[in-house]
Amino acid sequence: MEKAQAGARGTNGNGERAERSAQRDPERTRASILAAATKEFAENGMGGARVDAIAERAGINKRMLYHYFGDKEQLYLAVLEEAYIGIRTAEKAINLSDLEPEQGIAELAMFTWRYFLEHPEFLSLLGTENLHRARWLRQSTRLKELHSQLMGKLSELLDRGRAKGLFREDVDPLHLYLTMAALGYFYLSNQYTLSTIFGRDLAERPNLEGWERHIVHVTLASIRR
Amino acid sequence: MEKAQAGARGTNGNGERAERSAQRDPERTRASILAAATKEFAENGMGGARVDAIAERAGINKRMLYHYFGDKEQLYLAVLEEAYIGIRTAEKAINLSDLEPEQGIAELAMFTWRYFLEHPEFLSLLGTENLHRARWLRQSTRLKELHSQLMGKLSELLDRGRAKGLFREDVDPLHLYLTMAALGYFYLSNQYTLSTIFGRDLAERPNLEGWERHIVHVTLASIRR
DNA sequence: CAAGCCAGTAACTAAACAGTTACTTTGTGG
DNA sequence: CCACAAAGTAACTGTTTAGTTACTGGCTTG
Repeated sequence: MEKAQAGARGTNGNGERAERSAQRDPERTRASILAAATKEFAENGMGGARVDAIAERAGINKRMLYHYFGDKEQLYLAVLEEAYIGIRTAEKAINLSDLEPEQGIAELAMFTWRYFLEHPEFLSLLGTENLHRARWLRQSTRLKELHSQLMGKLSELLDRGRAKGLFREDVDPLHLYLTMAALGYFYLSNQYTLSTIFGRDLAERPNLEGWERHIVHVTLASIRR
Repeated sequence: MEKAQAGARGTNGNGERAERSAQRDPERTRASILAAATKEFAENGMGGARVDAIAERAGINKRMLYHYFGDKEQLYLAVLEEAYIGIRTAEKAINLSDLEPEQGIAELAMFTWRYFLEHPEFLSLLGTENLHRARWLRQSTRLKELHSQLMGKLSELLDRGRAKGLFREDVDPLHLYLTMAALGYFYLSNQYTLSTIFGRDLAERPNLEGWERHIVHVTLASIRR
C-alpha cells in the first residue's frame, strides 16, 4: 500500500540521502520520544507519568521507547540530562564583560528569571527530582561534570564591584546565586497555590513584569554597601 | 484469646470510658490513617503514593481508609487541608505588637523559615499540589476561607516602619511575603539537587544557620530606605 | 545480491493497583 | 439483653501498568 511511496521518496537519483520520508529515521524517532517524555514527566512527575502516554504523544510504538532508552527510569534520566544541558548551554552564551558590575548582576538575575519563565518543564523536572532526593541526578556522571557557568560570572562581577567599592566585602557568590534563583523559582513553581490563596493571578503580564523588577531590586539591595 | 482482655480494659466500673484499649477507636484510626497518608503523599507525590502502602503504614485494613475518607483523592485533600491548617494555626500564635518594626519583620522571616525547616512534608505537599496546578486546593472551600494571618501582621509592621521613616514608601506586602517564603522554600525544597550540583551539603547545621541569617538580611535590605 | 542488522509493529503477560464484596466483631440505646 | 449500627477483616475483582515476545519490513555492506 505505502511501499511504493517509500521507495519513491527514499532516494532521489544522486547518491545524496535527501529529506527522507517519515519512515525509518532513528534520530527523529529518538528526539520525538525525548520531547514527548519531557512533557509527560513535567506534567505528571515520575510516579504519574505513563509510558503508554509517552509513546502515544511521540506517535511511536512503545517498543521503540525501550529500544532507544532501556526503561522508564533511564528515559527519565535522559530527559533530566537534556533539561540541564539546555540551561547550561544558555548560560554559556551570556557575555557580561563590558557591563558595569551592577548592570551585570541585574542581567544575570533577569536571565535566570526569564529562563525559568520560558522553560516551565525545567522547573517541574527539578521539583520531581527533589521529591526523589536527587536520586537520578546523583547517578548521572554526565551531569556531575556539567558545572554551572553562572557562578564564575557572578564571582567575577562581585570582584569588580567590590574593587569599585560598590558591593559589600562579605558577599558569598553561592548565596547570591541561590537568592536570584529562589525568587524566580518559587514565584513560578508555586504560582498555582499562591494565585488561589491570594486571589490574584500571578501569571498575568503586569504581575510577571513587576516580579522581574522586584527580583533585580532585591538582589542588588542585598549586596550593596 | 484477647477478648477477655478487651472486656476487662473497656470499662473500669465508674461509667467513665477510661484509656480504652487499642481496639475500636475511630478517632485514633482516622488520625493514624491521616498521619500515614501525609508521609506517603509527601514522599511519593500523588501519582507515586500507594493506597496499600498507606494502609500498611497506618497499621489498618485498607477497607477502613475508604470507610473514613472515600477514596484516594479525598484522602489526599484531607491531608492537604490538615497541612494548611497546621501552618495557619502556628501563624496565629505569633505576637509582634511590642516589637520594633525591623525586629518584627525579622521574626516573621525566621518564623517562616523555621516552619518550613520543621515541616518538610508541608513543602513537599505544596510541590505536589503545584505540579497539579492547585487542582485540589481550588476545590477546597474549607481552605479558601482560611486566610493567611501573616499578611495582616506584615502590613501592620510595614505601616509602623514607614511612619518611623525606616522603610520605603512603595513596599508591597505581598511581594515582601513572597520574598521571605521564596528564600526559605527554594533552599529547602531544592536542597537535594543543589547539594549535588554544588558539592556542598546544604542540610548541615552551619549552612542552615547561615541561610537563616541571609534570609533576614535580604528581607530587611529590600525594604529599608 | 544476499546476509545480517537495525527500525518498527502488534499483541501479549505478569504484576501492581484502586476500589469492592461479603462477612465478623464490638459497643450502645431502647 | 437484644437489636442495630458502626468498626473492622480478609479475600477478591477489573483495570491499568511497565515491560516482552515474536514477528515484519527495509537499509547497508562485503
